[in-house]
Amino acid sequence: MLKYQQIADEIEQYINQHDLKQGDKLPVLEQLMRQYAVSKSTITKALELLERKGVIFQLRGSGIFVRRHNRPGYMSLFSTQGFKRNLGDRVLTSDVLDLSIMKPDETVSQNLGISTEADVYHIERIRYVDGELFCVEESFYVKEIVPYLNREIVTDSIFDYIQSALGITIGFSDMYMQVGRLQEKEARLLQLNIGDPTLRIESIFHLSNGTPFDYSRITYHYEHSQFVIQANGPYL
Amino acid sequence: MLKYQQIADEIEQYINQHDLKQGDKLPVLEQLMRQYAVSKSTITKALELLERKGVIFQLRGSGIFVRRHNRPGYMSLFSTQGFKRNLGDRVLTSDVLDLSIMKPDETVSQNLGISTEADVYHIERIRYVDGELFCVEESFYVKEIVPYLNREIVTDSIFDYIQSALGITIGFSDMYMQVGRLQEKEARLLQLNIGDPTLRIESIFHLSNGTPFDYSRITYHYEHSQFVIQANGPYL
DNA sequence: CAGTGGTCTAGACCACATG
DNA sequence: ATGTGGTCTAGACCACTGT
Repeated sequence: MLKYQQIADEIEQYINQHDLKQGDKLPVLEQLMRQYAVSKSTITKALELLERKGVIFQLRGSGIFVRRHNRPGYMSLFSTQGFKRNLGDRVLTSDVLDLSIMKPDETVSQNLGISTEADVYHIERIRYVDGELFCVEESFYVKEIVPYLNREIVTDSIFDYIQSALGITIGFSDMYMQVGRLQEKEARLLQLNIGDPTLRIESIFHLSNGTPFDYSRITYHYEHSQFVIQANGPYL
Repeated sequence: MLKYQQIADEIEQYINQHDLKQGDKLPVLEQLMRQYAVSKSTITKALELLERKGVIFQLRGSGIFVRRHNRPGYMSLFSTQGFKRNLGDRVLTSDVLDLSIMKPDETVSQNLGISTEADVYHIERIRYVDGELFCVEESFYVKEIVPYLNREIVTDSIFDYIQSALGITIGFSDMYMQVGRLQEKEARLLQLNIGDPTLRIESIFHLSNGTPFDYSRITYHYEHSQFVIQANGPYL
């Protein structure tokens, strides 16, 4: 485990355990350096992670402070998007509707950057948060990269599996978001009505070397999906 | 101007000017160090910015590569959210419906962390992208922090004004997002029908010292609003 | 002006990807 | 095995906040 990650985790844990509030002051840099017996840059790097994650903010000339938004019930947009962070104490479960191998259509092959002759896994799931209908997801995995999947894996976390079992490292993703109306099939699965509003997110996930390996479309239940995004500074 | 920002900007410019594609390789670290005559960490910091911004990705043992998503017409979610980045070549304009000073109601005072007796500016705008109806925005600014606004400022960019004229530095924001149906007033302003789907985002903007100064609610025209979010690694 | 975080350097060593 | 990015250090100096 990297030092700066370790330290970041410990500081975050400390904040949670002591239930610190927005604006509470953390020890100054120099003390953190002594406390963890590392150099300044290592602490800086750890704090930078926490800053990106929305856990703290730093103010030059003043100190390091806790940042915490105050709306329970809002999930981080990214927590349900592969890169699972804190879904907190909420439980994510799935019903698998389909798991099969197929040839991709034009759209899918283009998004994955593969030929329409290559094999892909097709997965369709309904997902629940704390037992509540949350979204339907249709996803396509490049079989050459993810050679094997079964119902058990797919019911659980696919990403956990391909990272731990296959040793694949996920790099980054592009997410495309838009609002629209439910189609017949989606409405049925989400137990809503045709034409009801919905949020749709298409995502393309890439390996750390830039190769796309997963294209997925998520349709959210508009009553049970609200998200928080914590943004930073002008440059993001 | 900070060295690493300068370098980041130049590299980004280079990528755009040469119209590099996803996967194109950039010079290796050592060459960049020589080219810009700075230390390794400075280059690293510059590249880190670009990585966060979704412009490049780095692969240890291999190189630095261009990252570029391939869907024109999708705006970065953050470009319309105060922290303006590249709205690209698209033009953002506004009609001001209201600009007044008032006392905040319970919700607003709570989100801004002020008393219901404190003054706030109330602003209501319709916003257009390339002349197309984009969203309606209602926002509240703490008058003690932003003591003066006029119609001209508000028609243009409020954030530009308070940063350059008032010397205020903006720190971070919490955005709360959900999907719903249009109410009567929103529908009229967006020239849509009551009950049509919409994306709503509430944002709380904080100064760099953590004080909230702006609470705003945006209601998007669902047909003209589609966003891209470029996410990074497991820790984000 | 004292205290605090931010930038930048030079260099040692490590971990990974690729041929 | 080689080349490449990533981690970490120790230290100088800078820039901002708040008293």
